[in-house]
Amino acid sequence: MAGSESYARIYEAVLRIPRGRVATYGQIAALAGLPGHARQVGYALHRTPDELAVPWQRVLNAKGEIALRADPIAAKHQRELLRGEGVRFRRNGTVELRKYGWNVVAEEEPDE
DNA sequence: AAACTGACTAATA
DNA sequence: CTATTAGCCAGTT
Repeated sequence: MAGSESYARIYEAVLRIPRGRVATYGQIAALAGLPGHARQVGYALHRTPDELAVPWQRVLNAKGEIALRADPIAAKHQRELLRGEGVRFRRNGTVELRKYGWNVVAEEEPDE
């Protein structure tokens, strides 16, 4: 498989997400240096190698819900993982991005 | 090589 | 809140 640099950037961005926090695809895309390529982020995560141990579960869509469509099992697993990290889900299966959304500016070091 | 598909987002109504 | 439209790009067929 081709070693796309974009993929590596996406993985790094996801790895930057602090525990107990969630990020949207658009955020990851922008953080990875690919603004507007949210779709590609999802594709990259789908192809994420297990060796990298990327916390893809912390990546949600803009609505704050599990993005997975054709994989309800994995989605359930993801929900459990997030719950274990302290993320509370609403009854409709969405997360309050207003509260759990990863504020990059606040968490990141002032340097760089 | 053209068309189709997909872990998406944002704007508008 | 939902529905619709348009944009985006890599992987499959």
